[in-house]
Amino acid sequence: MTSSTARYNAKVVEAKWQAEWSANRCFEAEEDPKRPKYYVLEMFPYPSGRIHMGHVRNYTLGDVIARYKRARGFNVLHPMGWDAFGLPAENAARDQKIHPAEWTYANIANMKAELQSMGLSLDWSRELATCHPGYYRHQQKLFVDFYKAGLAYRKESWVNWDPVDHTVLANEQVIDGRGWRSGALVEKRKLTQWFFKITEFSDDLLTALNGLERWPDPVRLMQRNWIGRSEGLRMQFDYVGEKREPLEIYTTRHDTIFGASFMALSAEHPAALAVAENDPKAAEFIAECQRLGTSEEVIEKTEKKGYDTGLRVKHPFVDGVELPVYIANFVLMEYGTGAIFGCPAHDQRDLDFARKYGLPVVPVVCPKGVDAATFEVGTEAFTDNDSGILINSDFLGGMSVPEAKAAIAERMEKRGAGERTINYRLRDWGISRQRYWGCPIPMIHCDKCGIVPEREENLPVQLPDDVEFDQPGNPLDRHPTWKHTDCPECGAKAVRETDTMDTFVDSSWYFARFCSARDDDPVARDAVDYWLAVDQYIGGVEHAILHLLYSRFFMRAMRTCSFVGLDEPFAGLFTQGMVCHETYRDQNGNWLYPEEVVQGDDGQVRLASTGEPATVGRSEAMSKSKKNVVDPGAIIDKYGADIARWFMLSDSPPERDMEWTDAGANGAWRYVQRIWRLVNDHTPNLAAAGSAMPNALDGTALELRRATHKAIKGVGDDIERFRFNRAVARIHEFSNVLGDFKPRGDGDDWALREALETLVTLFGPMMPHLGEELWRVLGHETLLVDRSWPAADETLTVDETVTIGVQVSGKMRGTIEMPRDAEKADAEAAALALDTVQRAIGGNAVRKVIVVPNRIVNIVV
RNA sequence: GCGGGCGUGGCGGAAUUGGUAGACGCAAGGGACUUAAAAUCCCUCGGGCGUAAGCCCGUGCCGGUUCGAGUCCGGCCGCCCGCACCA
Repeated sequence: MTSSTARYNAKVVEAKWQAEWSANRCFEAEEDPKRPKYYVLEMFPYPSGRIHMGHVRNYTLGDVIARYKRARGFNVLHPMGWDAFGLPAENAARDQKIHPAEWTYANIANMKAELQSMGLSLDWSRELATCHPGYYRHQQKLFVDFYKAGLAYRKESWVNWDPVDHTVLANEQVIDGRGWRSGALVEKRKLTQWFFKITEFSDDLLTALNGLERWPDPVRLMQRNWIGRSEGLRMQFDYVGEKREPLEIYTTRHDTIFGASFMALSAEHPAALAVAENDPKAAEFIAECQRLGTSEEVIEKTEKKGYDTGLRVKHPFVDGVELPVYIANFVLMEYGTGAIFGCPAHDQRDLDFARKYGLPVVPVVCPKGVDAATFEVGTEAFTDNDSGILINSDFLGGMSVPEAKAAIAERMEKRGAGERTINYRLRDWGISRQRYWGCPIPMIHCDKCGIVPEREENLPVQLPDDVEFDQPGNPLDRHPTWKHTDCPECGAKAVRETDTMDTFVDSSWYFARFCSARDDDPVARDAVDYWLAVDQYIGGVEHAILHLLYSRFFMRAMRTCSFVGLDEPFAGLFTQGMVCHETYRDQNGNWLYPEEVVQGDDGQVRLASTGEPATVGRSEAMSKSKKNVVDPGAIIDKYGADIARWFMLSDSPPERDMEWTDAGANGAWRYVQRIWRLVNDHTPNLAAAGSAMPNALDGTALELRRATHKAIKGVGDDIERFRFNRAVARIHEFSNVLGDFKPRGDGDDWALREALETLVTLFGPMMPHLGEELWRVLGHETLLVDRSWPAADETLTVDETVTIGVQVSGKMRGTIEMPRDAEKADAEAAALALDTVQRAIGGNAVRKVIVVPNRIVNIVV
């Protein structure tokens, strides 16, 4: 096909349609109870300054869904905002002497322009930034209400202290013993902190996961493990000869009580601290334990160590047996009661410990099929509690593990010295941060009244503008006047809380704020009732636990305080893969940017500047440190947004990591030009728009219509199932058919118009600018975004003839063409008539013939 | 250590969920057009044998179920991710 049509100019065309959509307010959503709603949300970005390819992928995926659902007749809400509080702004303030707000808002302006150049169908009228008083004011109101409802509280606790960032970190923010942002080794400190009572909902957060059917299973599993429910027993042990409160432990293996040979206390356990008061050696051991880090390497290498306190407790079921009480470095204060009983034969840690200190190792559960009389535990504990029979255990003898657990629990409960307990790994969410650039916690410390919430009419408690960042620590605390105020209760001089909230708080309810982004209350009830839950949430797996769990907690807390009427914020969740790129290094091992290298004809990669050879490394997630980043702005500038979007959707399934390549982007560009020529070249052959379908199309027209309607069905199904790469492939196939199409017979012009309009509509959600432009080329005055998704004619999506594979004894020997749903006997006869089949049978007797209609014929000899 | 996922051409990946393995794209090679290049168009493209028709092999490895296995089951190997002294 030759063409005189000028090349498609993405730059001019894209700006034009973006302006058009904006002028027509195409994407501004309004509640309309008469229409079904669809809330599409991508995780909002941190305004770092520039968008990266991960954003492009994220927002492209969301935009395809939003535009598709819109075409399907849904009232779509698709908003965007900024997760705008956080440490980088303070670092910038310190390094560049610029106020965090100024830095943040400049970044927002820049990134907004970049996002707008992508042609996303976003409702910008609902834009919000979490650092704006108009947002955090409402967050403070939520905090006060949570406080009044008992869901926010203050307590002294051991915290993870980041010595570089000078702030407290939640457990979730400590990765391998290091701060998630600074990477510094985390220390333990005791501080008074604000907490959200997420454990109030432990059980509900766990069980409700079962109802989240449109969440990926791995994410649900991660949350399940994070919440970490276990069923066990709290048991009390009486001390020997001491007038102390009994020692309470938590265990899930009470069936092994007859194998107990010691007790172990956490170094932070009150009983351990009590011993240390009169025992310098104990105090020294405790201090040693607290110096220990919590990183993986440390835990791995650290020997199980203990200190014998000299205390003894009585075995609850064996008179005269006394168990030594140790302080041990492997017992956690935060889990259970901070004390355990050790059964070395059936717990690896206990076994290591017992071997070190020469404590008895008595097996009490015998594996099935092993002789109980000779069963011994060597260096490996027997921990399988599904199989196994109790031995050496008095009244438990011969029981299974569950039976033994029940028996022990019953006796301990009857005695009043035990209680069946459900325990969770999940701990309350510590939200205090000693930072400036965060939402101030709206509480006031009064000498007379204690801790008092700021009055609602005084909200927001606004951040002061005049702050310095030249020394570590919290600028709010150092500020000369800010924290001094009057007590809302008694009016006396009082002091503000100077901690600000963890930025995860900001992102735990923004999706609700979007429903009524300009309302005077945190949320307008009718708006959230209409729009929530988010129908489709899209973002990276890195938020699989924290952000999503906190948001789920927030919905429950907001429900408790009557802000919303539902528990689960996100009905559907999709976690996308990362965008990767090859990595390059020079001969000294320094990372190189992609644009610093060139590939020669010999395949060798060299430095563009000096010609010095470079090495190509594996494809990895784009990161500044490895310099394998490609700037979306440059791509959009060179090729246009549609090409970036199209390539993002092609080839790789969205949940998997994808590799960005120049060749791939080029391929997308060529495809866009091809479509452009295709539509322009065919346009003169079209029937007039709006003309009625001629009767009884056949021949080439019918074939084209079949391709058209198969494409409609296939692409729609694929988009619904998030199989965008498959949808792209189908559009390619369809446009290949159109490229080969030569109008000849009656009605071809009509079928061609249908096909071209369909093509444009199908890729419209993916390449919206090209779509609008070609829609205009096809003679329409309307906007493509206002066009409904076409309906597939089911009678055209199935072929009249099918190609059926023919096997002889399971080996492919040929194919036959048959009418759809042909009789089995006909298919069998046609199969047997094939030369290749006869040769393969080779005179052997046919034992049976399996015919699966429209699929396969298998002749078994 | 515990939990989860993945393994298909040179590459990204398809495969109607047990029924013609390799759709679609990228890369590569050959050809046409051109003074030339770009662009475009046509052809080839899992491996082996064969002039050919065709035959054999092939979805990480070994085994099993089945008329039939990339898909299901068992056991290995390799890579990736999450959690981690949780009693």
